[in-house]
Amino acid sequence: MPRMALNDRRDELVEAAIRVMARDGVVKATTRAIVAEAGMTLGVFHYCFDSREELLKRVTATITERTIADARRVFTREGDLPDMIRASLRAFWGGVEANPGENLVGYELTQYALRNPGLEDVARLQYVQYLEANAEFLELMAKDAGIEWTIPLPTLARYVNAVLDGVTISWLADRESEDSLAVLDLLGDYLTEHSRPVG
Amino acid sequence: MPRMALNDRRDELVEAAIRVMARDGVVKATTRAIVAEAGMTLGVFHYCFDSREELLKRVTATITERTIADARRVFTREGDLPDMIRASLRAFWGGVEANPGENLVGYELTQYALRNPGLEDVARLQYVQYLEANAEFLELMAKDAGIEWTIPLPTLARYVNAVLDGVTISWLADRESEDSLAVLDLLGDYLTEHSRPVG
DNA sequence: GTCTATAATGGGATAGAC
DNA sequence: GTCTATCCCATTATAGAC
Repeated sequence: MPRMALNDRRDELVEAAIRVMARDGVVKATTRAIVAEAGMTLGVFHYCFDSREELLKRVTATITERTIADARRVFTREGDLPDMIRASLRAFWGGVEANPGENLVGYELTQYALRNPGLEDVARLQYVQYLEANAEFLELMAKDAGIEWTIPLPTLARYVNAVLDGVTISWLADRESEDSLAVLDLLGDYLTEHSRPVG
Repeated sequence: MPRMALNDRRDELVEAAIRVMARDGVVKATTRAIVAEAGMTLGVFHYCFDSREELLKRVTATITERTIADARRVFTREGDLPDMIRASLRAFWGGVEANPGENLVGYELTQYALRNPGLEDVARLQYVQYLEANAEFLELMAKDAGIEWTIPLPTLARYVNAVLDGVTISWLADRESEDSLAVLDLLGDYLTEHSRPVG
C-alpha cells in the first residue's frame, strides 16, 4: 500500500465522501461507506480525522467552494446585459440538471449543520459565501455592461440566491425542467429591468 | 392506561413526532424519542405503524397540509392589490420566524423522501400541493383585485414558491431578517408589476 | 391491548498486532 | 503507518409475558 502524505489522504477521503453523498445522501455516508469508496480501511479514517463530524465540516467547505468555482467557470461575460444574464443562468442550470445528487448534498449539509449544536456557523458561512458570490457576479455584469443595479446589491444578491435555491429544490422534487427554466428566464428579465445605464 | 381508538393513537404519535422533529430534526426523531414524547411505550409504536417510514409518510402529509392551511389562514384579501400582496407575504413571514424548527422539518422531509428509493412520489406530491396552493392564492388575489396576471399562472406560482423557499432557507442559515423582508417586498413589487386590469 | 425484554443490525470510535 | 478485530452504543423491529 502506498504511503501518502496525511493531507493527500484527507483529500482522498473528502472526495470519496462527496461521491458517496452525491449518490446516496449525507445520512448514508457512514465512515464505513466512505472508506470503502476510497479503497481504504476503517482504521485509517480516525488517523486522518478525529471524527465524522470533522470530515463533514471539510466536505461542506469543499462543496461550497466547488459550487462557486463551477458557477464562476460557466459565468458568461459576452454580449449585452440580457444575453449575459440569460446565458449565465442557463449555464448554471445545466450544472444543476447534470448533477442533481451533488446539488442536493449542499442542502443536506446546511441542514446537518443547522441541526447539530455547535455547527450553526458552518451553515451561516455557507450562505455568506453564496451571497458574496452572487454579489460578485452581479457586480461583474454591471461593470461589463456599463450599468448599475437599481436595487441595493446585498438585497439583490439575496433575491437571486433565493430564486436559484428555490427553483433547484422544487425541481429536485418534481423534475419539471420546462417550468423551472421559465422561472429562470423570469429572473433574468427581472434583473434586466432593474438595471440602468450608469451616468 | 386509557384505551384509545387506533386512529387516535396514530394521530397522537404523528403530533408527537412533529414536535420532536421541530425541536431536534428528522434524523433525531427516532421511534424511541417519539414514543417518549407521546408518553407511550415502544411496543405500541409497531402496533400503530408498520415501520418508522410509514409514520414519516403520514407526518409529511400532515405537515404539508398544515403549512398550506396556515398560509390560507393568514392570507389577506383586504385593500388594493399591493396591500393584499404585501400583507399576505409579511403574514407568511411571521409564521416562518415564529417557527423556524417546524419550517425546517418540511425541507428535511423532502430530502428524506428524495434519498429513499420508493418515496420519490412523497416529495413530488409535497411540491404539487405547494404549487397548487400558491396558484390558488394568486388566483384569489387576482379575482378580488379585478386584475389578471401577465405571466402564466403555473410559472408565476413556481416563481413565488421558489422565492419563498429560497428566502426561508437562507434565513434559516443566517437569520438576516431585515434582508429577508426586503427580498419579500421585492417579490411583492414584482407581482404588482405583473398584473393588469382585467378587460 | 399493553408492556418489558431482547433480537438483529449498523453505527462511530478505539486497541493493539504487525 | 496500516490493518484487523472489537468495544460500546443506539437504532428498528419483534417476541412473548401479562
